[in-house]
Amino acid sequence: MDERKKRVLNAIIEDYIANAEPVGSRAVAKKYGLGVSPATIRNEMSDLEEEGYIEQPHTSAGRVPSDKGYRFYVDNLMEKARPTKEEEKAIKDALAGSVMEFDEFLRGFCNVISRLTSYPAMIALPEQARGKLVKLQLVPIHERQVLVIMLASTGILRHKIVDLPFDIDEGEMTRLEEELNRLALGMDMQKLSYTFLQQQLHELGVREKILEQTVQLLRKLFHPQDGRRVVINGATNMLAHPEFRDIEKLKNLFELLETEGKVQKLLDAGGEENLTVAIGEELADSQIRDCSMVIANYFINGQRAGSIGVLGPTRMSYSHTVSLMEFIAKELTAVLDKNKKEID
Amino acid sequence: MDERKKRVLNAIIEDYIANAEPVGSRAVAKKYGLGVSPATIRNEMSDLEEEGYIEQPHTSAGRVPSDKGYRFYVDNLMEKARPTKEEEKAIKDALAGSVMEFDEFLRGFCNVISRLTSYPAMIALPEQARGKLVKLQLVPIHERQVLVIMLASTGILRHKIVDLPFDIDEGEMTRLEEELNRLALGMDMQKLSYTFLQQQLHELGVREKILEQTVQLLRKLFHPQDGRRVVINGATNMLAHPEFRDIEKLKNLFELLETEGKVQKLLDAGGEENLTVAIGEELADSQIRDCSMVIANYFINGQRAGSIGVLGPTRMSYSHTVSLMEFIAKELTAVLDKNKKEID
DNA sequence: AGTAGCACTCTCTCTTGTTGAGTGCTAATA
DNA sequence: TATTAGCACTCAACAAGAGAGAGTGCTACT
Repeated sequence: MDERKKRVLNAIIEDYIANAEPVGSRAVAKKYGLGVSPATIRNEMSDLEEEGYIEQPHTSAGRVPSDKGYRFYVDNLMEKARPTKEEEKAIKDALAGSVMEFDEFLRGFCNVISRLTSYPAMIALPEQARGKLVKLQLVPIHERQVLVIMLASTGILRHKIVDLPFDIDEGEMTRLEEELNRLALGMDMQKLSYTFLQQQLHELGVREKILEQTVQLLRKLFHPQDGRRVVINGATNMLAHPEFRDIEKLKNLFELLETEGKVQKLLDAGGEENLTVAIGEELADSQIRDCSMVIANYFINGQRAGSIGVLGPTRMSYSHTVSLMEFIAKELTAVLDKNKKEID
Repeated sequence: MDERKKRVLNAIIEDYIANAEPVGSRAVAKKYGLGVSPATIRNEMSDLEEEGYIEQPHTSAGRVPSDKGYRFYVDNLMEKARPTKEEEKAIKDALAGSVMEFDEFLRGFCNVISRLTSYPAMIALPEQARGKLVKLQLVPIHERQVLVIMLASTGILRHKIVDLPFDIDEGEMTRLEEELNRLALGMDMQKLSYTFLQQQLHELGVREKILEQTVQLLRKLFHPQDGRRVVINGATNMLAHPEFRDIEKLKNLFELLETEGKVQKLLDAGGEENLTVAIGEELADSQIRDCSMVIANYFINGQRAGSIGVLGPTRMSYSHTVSLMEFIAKELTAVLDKNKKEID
């Protein structure tokens, strides 16, 4: 694509992002000093339309970028901005507190992201704990209930109340705790599966009763998480955009955001990349139309732990959002690393 | 108000609740077999309007209930329904699991309520823990961090990570735990304030260093909760109602629902009553128009612990909602009591 | 007191006309 | 050959006007 055509496409997209209205040849020629007349622009636009980068809502309207157009813009035209000092400060402040109670922390962080981007933000929590097990403690709560606390070398704390299928007294509980610690301390959290530990216990030939009890406890503990694995914030932001004047569209969108599985799927589109932009049709869900997402992964121990995404209209401010999200994911990853070093 | 007038008012309100359209004299006469002609109904309606129970959007439209009309309906006309077997089952099922991790539990429960009522549901979490302290345990996490776990006689578990302003070794931690337990075990959770405990510590003349440390820990522990004190679910339900076709109204509503303090205030309107209906103007917030709330309190130890509310258009289905909410609050209170007895 | 009849009011919908933004094409120009 | 000016054409958006229909209030009758 020749230089001038690129500039025309760029002008159309940026104008449309700013004003949400079809862009005419006149406006492009006037506002984006290309030094040529509207007629010339019209010819370029005609070509661009033929190639599928822009579309015409109806004959006598201006042009609107297509998904393909946005894709080209994001890949080739968009200038990467940097977050402002204020934005950087807001992000760093949000990360300054304790991130030990990770899920709880991310819930608040999600809010910060949605405010900064002014789009709905969503975070997929890590599927599994990362790092090595540093501490495992059992706190008896009640006859058949025990609070299991696990601290990982990442500095992230997990706890869960486990209903025991057997009575246990304090002495036995201590034994159980010792046994578990001997077994699992220092182990990679991701390998701490039920089946693995069960096998280990057998090999170690632990005393019969404790063995049985431990196995039962572990079975409960590593049962797939029931809690919400994704947090969302700021859906209201979507109301500000004219493309969501339509209640039906809005309803689709909000219903999607309330369906955990679908949000999870959207975020999964981020793959293993640091940062991904999914535009329109590229989104995993056809329930929402005219939307795009910017998805960034965050890492623990160099491994992808979860992802952060913001959803906007396809007409979203890619440049601003991408720069923010890059920074956010980078900072979050950095904080998690720092946390880890402190624990080690 | 004479019998027939009541029946007319009742007919208007129920029809309007069902169809969201102004109700004419003809419709009332036809559908709600009063045995009189539309002309007679018109006279009654004219009176009702004069007395402020109904309004006319414009001259040639039917009538619409006013806030005063709804109020009269809720207080005098509405037939109290009973939840269906299915509804009761759904509620009981939702309450069957563990309610130990109370905040987490309520988050899920809120979802159930919004689904059953098909209105947005909100729950105010207890401001303070209730009942007596049954167990207090300190789990060292990291040099200067400790996980404080408190189990109340209500069966509700609270935990918090506290950043200590001093280093502490394992031995000291155990001492601190013992000291705290000696002091606070069996105490009323509500009296466990920082200042109270500080005083007690002085009187007991606890060893100097432990005293200081304990006080510092307590100060952190009883610092006003920072977490979210209210959970909301099902805002999307509001999109189904024609009164929220208007985006501006919707925006107001959603912004309100995202502002924790305002939601808290709305729920506070429940006072000490078991169940309250707040209609239109009676709501604590003028940001939302044409809305009503049904608010029920739930109790621990016979004391109001928190409240559950659902928000709907003033045109909401009061009868259904009230019966559901009564049942929900009753069942929740019952479960909390049962929980408590098990612990005692 | 209740009812039938009727004129009146007002929204809603459909139609029509007008405006203006924007296009595509053609012919002139650099 | 690339660019531009000019012009006819298209189409959405808006406004004004005409019915239609629902519903009322009033009056006179039962």
